[in-house]
Amino acid sequence: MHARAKLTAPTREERRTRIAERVRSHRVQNQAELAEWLRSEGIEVNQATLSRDLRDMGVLKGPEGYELPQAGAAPSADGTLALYAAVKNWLASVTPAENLVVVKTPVGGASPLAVALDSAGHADVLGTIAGDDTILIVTRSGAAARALARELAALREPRKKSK
Amino acid sequence: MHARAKLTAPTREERRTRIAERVRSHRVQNQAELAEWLRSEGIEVNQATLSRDLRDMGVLKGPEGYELPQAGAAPSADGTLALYAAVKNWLASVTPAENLVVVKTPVGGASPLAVALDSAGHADVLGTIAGDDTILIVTRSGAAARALARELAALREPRKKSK
DNA sequence: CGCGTGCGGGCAGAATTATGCAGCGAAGGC
DNA sequence: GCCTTCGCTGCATAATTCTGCCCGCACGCG
Repeated sequence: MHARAKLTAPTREERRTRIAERVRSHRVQNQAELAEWLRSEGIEVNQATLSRDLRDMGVLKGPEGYELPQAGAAPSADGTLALYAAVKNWLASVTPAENLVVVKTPVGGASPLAVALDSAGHADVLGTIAGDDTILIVTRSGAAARALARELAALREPRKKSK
Repeated sequence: MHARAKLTAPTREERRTRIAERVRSHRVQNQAELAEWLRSEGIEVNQATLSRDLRDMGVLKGPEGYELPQAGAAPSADGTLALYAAVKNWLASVTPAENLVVVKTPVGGASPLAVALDSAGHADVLGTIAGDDTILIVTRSGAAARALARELAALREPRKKSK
């Protein structure tokens, strides 16, 4: 839980965000095709990395090509891992307020973290809204908001837990 | 093209039905695994055939293994109600929370849907805030939020109850 | 009947995706 | 500071999936 980069050029989460956008709006048949597009966007990655990105993002592949998982359909599993990574990478502070949780991140980190937050499919998280450096998480109740805030803060703590 | 699919006896459709059942209830990681199970069920097929079956069935593959397609790839849109079209195209889920309604959409779908929601001029909708994949609709009351949520959900599924 | 057409499915090789391993740079501990 | 730990990514290669080609069966026709 140390590690992570700051802005080593195109960051991982940034890259994944791009991938998500691309997959959502275009028909992507394979990783080579995706790699080619990313390259034209100034992001160079090899197929191995894409394979890992796609797996971590929980992206599905069907006859039509890649497909993003239904928002709110496929909970946890790998989404949890992605969230863990995103929290470590971007979370600056987290504060509960009524049934909301205000999360601060470095500028530019809000979107990627929000995506991970959504992917995690946490039951108490009804939805998120990301700005440039702030995320507003809407939960079912004030109690849920406080619990989630503690949870996220804990996730950032260096503590080896089996997973 | 006259001869229509005959029935090569106890196969194809039945095999595919079995495959669907298996995929729905078990975690199937690859085709070899599926072939092995089918064999134990008395159905012998090679991997190539499974590849074709899965493709034709529209089965998706993700980090968790194979997955049946969600019954809901509404293609159409219609020119009458912009909101109806927007909902069909972008709405992923909708949940009321206090006097708010949290609407989830695929990444990038929030804005267009929010615009449609505003245009609809619903009396209970005080305003909307759209992020990348979430819209926060503010309503006058919790009751109004719940009613709106039901309304939107219904709009998405006029009458379908599949899977 | 013998022939042409179409579908399903096997085989083997091509194409695509997944993964073990190693190197690099960053963050902490001392 | 110097060393250790840890995450991220490329490379090479294994694993998995897709496809072209071909055969065999059933059917409808001449």
